[in-house]
Amino acid sequence: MSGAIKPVTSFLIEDILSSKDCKRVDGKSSSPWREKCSDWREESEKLSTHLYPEESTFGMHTESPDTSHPGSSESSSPGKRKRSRAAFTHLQVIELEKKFSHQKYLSAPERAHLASTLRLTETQVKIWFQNRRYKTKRKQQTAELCKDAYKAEGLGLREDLVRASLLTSFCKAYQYRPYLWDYCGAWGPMLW
DNA sequence: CCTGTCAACGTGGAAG
DNA sequence: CTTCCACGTTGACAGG
Repeated sequence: MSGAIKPVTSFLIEDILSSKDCKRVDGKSSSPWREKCSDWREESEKLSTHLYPEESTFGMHTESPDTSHPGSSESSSPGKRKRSRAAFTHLQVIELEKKFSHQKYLSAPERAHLASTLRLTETQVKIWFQNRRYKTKRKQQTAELCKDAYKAEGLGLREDLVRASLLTSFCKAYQYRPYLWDYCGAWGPMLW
């Protein structure tokens, strides 16, 4: 990635804490969850000095242009809250990738351990692995399709027909196009 | 603006 | 019932 990766910020936790329906990822409200939120906020702040002393922005509200996050003005739009998206630090991503490279699935204890060493929540680790698996799968599928395209070309099939059928496949497989360009090579510009 | 990326979220199904 | 998963979508954000 080209942009500077910003760390997970505590406003995220604040956001959850202040949310009226403090929900878990699986949709259930619970007070233990709320308690955990406080723990995570504390941990985030500890981590800021522990792991990333050079990143003075950690745990601060620098990232969000959303000036209406909790603390500043709760009242602005009671119905819809802005969703905040954490950006994991370079180090966190590296460690997650490292783990993923030799383990696609984590057991609960493993997840808990990884989460605590990276100072992330277990949910964040879980979601990261889910997303990562899905991303890998999509990449593979795209790669397959592109391979087929080259094969078809090698067989002397009419280029426009191949392109048309490929386009249909792509459109079926993806409603949007991330990761496509990585693997389409010369076909990319032709297809799109 | 537009587009790509990605964490977070929603849904539905399987397993225990 | 709970937890986890795959899959698809949403929304914040950054860069062109």
